[in-house]
Amino acid sequence: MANEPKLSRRETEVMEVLFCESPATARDVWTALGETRTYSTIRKLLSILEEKGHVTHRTEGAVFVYSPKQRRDMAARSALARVVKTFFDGSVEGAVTSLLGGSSARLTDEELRRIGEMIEAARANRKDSAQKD
Amino acid sequence: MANEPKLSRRETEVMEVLFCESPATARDVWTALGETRTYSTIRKLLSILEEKGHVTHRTEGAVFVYSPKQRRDMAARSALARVVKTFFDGSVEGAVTSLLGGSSARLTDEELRRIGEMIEAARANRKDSAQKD
DNA sequence: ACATTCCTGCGAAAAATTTCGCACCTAAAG
DNA sequence: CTTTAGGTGCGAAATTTTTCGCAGGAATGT
Repeated sequence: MANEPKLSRRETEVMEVLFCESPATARDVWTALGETRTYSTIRKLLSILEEKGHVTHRTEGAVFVYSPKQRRDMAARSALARVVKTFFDGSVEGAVTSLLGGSSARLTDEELRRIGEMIEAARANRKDSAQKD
Repeated sequence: MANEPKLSRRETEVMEVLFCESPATARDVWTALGETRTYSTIRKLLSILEEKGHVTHRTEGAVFVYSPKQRRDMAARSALARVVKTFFDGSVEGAVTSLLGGSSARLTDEELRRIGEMIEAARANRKDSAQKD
C-alpha cells in the first residue's frame, strides 16, 4: 500500500525546513528548528541526509549551504498525492474542497478568481480532448 | 517552525493505513503494509500507538478492531496545512493549482464543475461579508 | 473431547536514530 | 602574529524504534 517513508523523524524535520527555506546553512536549519537540539546534532543530520542523497551542499566562502536534491514542485506533488490517497480516498476533489473550505477566509477574492479561471480552463481543455475522440 | 512529527516512521505508516481504511484489525494492517514484517510486529506497533493515545480499539468477538482516535477530516486538514506551509509558502492557491494541474486528466468534468461551483460560492460568501464591513 | 488455528500479552534482543563532544581548520579582529 | 569566534569531520554514547518469539486463551472443525 503506502510506500514506506524513506526518512526518519528528524530527517523529515530537516528536509521540511530545507524545502521551506533553501538554500540554508546548518545554522539556519538549527534556528528554524527552534534550537532545541545541539547545533552539532543538526549538522550531523544534514551530513547523513547528504550521504543518503537527499541533499546537496555547495561551499560559500567556508560555509556549507544546503539544498534539497529533489525539485520542490516534485516533492510537493508527491506529498499532495500521499495526502489525497490517505485522507480522501484518492479524490482530488475532496482535497480541494477541504483546502478551500478550511481557510477560504484567508483567500483573497483575486486568488479565488484565478482558481476559478483555472477550473474553467481545465474544463475547456477537457471538452476539447473529448471532441477529438 | 514546523512542529515536530509526533510519530516515528513505522508508526506513521500504520496510522496512514488506519486513516485510509479503518476500522481495521491488526491483520488488515499487516496485509495493507505488504506483510513485509511479522504480524507480531504490527500488533506491537498498534498497541504502542494505542498506549500513546493515537488509536483506540473495540473488541469484536475476540479480535481487536482499531481506529484512529483523531477524526479523519481533522487529520486531513492538518496534513494539508503542513504541505501548504512547507511546499507552497502557505499559499492555498498554489496547492490547489498543483492539485489541479497534476491530475486534471483524472478529474471528471462533473467534478470540475462542482469545484467551480464551490469557488463561486466562496467568492459570493466573500463579497457578502465584505459588504458587512 | 482434542487438535488446530489465530488472537492477545509481554519481555527483550537487535537495529536504527538521535544527540553530543572533541579535535582541527579558517577567517577576521586585535 | 595571536587570539577568538564559528565551521567542519568524526567517533561513539545514549535513546528510541523496530522486530520477534513464546506463553496462554478463545474459537473452530474433526
